[in-house]
Amino acid sequence: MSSSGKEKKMRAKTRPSRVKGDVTLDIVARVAGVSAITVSRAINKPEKLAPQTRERVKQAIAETGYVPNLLAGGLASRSSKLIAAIIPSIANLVYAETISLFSNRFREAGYQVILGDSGYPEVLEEELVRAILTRRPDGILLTGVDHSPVCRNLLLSARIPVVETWDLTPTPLDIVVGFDHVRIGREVAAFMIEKGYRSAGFVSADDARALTRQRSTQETLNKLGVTDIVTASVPVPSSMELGRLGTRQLLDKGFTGGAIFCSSDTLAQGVLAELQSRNIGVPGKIGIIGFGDQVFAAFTHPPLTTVRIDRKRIGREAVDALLARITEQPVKSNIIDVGFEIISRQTM
Amino acid sequence: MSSSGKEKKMRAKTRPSRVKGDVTLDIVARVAGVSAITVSRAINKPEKLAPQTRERVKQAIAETGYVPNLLAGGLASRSSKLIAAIIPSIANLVYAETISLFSNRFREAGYQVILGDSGYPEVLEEELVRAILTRRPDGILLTGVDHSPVCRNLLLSARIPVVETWDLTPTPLDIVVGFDHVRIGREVAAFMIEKGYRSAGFVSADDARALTRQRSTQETLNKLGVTDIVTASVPVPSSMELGRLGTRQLLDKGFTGGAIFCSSDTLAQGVLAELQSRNIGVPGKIGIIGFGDQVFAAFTHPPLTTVRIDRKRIGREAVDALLARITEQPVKSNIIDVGFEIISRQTM
DNA sequence: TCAGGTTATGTTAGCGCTGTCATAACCGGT
DNA sequence: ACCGGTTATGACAGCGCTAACATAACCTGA
Repeated sequence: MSSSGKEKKMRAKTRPSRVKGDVTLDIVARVAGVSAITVSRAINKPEKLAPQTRERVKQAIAETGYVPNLLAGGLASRSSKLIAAIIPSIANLVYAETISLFSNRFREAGYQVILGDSGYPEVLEEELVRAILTRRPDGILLTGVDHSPVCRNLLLSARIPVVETWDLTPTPLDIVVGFDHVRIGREVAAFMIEKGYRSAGFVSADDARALTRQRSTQETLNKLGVTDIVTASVPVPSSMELGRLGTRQLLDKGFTGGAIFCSSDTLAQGVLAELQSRNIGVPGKIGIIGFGDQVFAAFTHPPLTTVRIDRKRIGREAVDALLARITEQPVKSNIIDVGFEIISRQTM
Repeated sequence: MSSSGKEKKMRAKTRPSRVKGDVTLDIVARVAGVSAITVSRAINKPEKLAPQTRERVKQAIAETGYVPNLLAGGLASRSSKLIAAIIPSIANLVYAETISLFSNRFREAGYQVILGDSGYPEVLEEELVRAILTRRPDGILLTGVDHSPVCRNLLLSARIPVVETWDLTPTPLDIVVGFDHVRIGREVAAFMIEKGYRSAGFVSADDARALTRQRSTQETLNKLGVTDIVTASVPVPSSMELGRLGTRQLLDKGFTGGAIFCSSDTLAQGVLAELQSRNIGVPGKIGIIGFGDQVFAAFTHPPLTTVRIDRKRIGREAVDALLARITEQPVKSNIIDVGFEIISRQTM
């Protein structure tokens, strides 16, 4: 069958709207000989159409090269199919891995992820959140649990599911998926002692969570009688360069031996390079433990001892939780601890 | 002439639409005692309002906690203020750096960037492009210059500015910002010779552009009389692990000395680690040259000789070109070669 | 004084979709 | 024949904005 009832009742008001050659639903509908809503259904709920109709519409879509307009669709349906993710920095692989999984999973579920790169200072976060809410995302992922009051408010009144990640809190905005930085500090301290170190150094990025770990390690160390501690603080974002710089600071401050806890594997890699360039063998007098267990950690020379975080799991759990909220299914728990694990390789 | 819409069926149906507590323009307008369009202007073209009115509206906005809806705004204005960027992988720092600058600049210009991570195979690119066009971006950045015909078509009929990056072509879809992989190959070959190497190895990721560089280096080397060449190919994404693996392949294939050209600095870092773990000094019998001059390249031990690409410039030029197109200003050139530079450090 | 400009603000009509009915066509079972 | 229940499709009224024009208020100079 071909175009049967063509022009039934075209509206007489031909407005000059076809300035842009954009193909719209109406055009596809006309080509397929159905109504606009039927085309809409062919795309969004194909199971509601008769197979025959569905086919006809699909063909019309292909023929016309129709690309749906989700601005319009989102406006009408009050669902943008957009998920926002706010991370401190795109240029930090640690987050990239989580986000990569996060995006892919959401893509499979029919959502797109829009990334916001907040830089580390929280001030920006607020601005970013505001800008992003403008797109009416169906859900949002945040990094960290510290947000300005204005930011919290913004998020709350947006009435969308929120996942906070990379940290834990008893009072999440909605859902939190992370791990316990204080506990990490304690276990790292114990690990250092266990490995026989009696003095310690820290090379930490100026980042709230890194500092929490450092403080906790330090306190535990103190409790265990280790007080010979030297610290170096470097700005974000972490890099090998800053790792080397931090090492020099440590050395300048009189650090001669002990365990160095770095707030990221990248920093640790820099520490390693700096020590090697000074012919200081690792491990030995100096041991290094990184943080993150990034992809390269097992392949440095020597392989890096570090704290493994299951970053993919963070991504996975965040997706699941968000999706559950969006579809109004119950979430098992709104506080998800993905834990951590000290991976003992050769630098400590 | 106007006021033709006579049949205003406006029946006294009080719209129960305020189900969602969303603040809209109208509400702000009412609070400020102005019309909706005035609020719109206060946000988008404040210079068109009397300072006094502007203030009043701003206050009403703050009072009500209004967050504009860009789905609606974009639909009405046919401008989403969205820019799409498609890169092979978020989890690859090489691209992240360009994108980071790209996003930040666009943010300053009032745009948001939506990232698409295509994975390397082109098939996905098409799907991704389609999905992204659905959001009606005002511009799009692509990585590479090879696109399927369908994809090209999609892009072309979207009638939006397109920048292709990381490569050069005489026939860009619209604008291209990149560098010449063939020329890099030639210069790297010359550099190897100049450094005294008479045999070569390649550790290359299975990526079109990397392979182009390798081929060009190889051909040039051949022309210059160097035929003792061994190659190792590794999958994407590059990692230290694959660098080590590639090195082992090279060694297994009988590579005993010469210059190794790696398709990325990350790979080079792996090569370095593998050689160090075998106590093979670098440079010396074996030299290494990487690609990219990533942040860590200057800080490995020993510092890595590599090919520097001005990634930030790619980002900058891409933004400028896109912005020029969007505002319908002339672009200086639609083919922008950002060049490259061999950075001689200590591994070759 | 007034035509003619220049702001500052408002009115109207959509942008391209989808939610929500309404309608139509068909299905048995009685 | 009737009924109620499905299933498939359509009509219509917005979603929350902004472009484009209309209007009002206020200049300016001859």
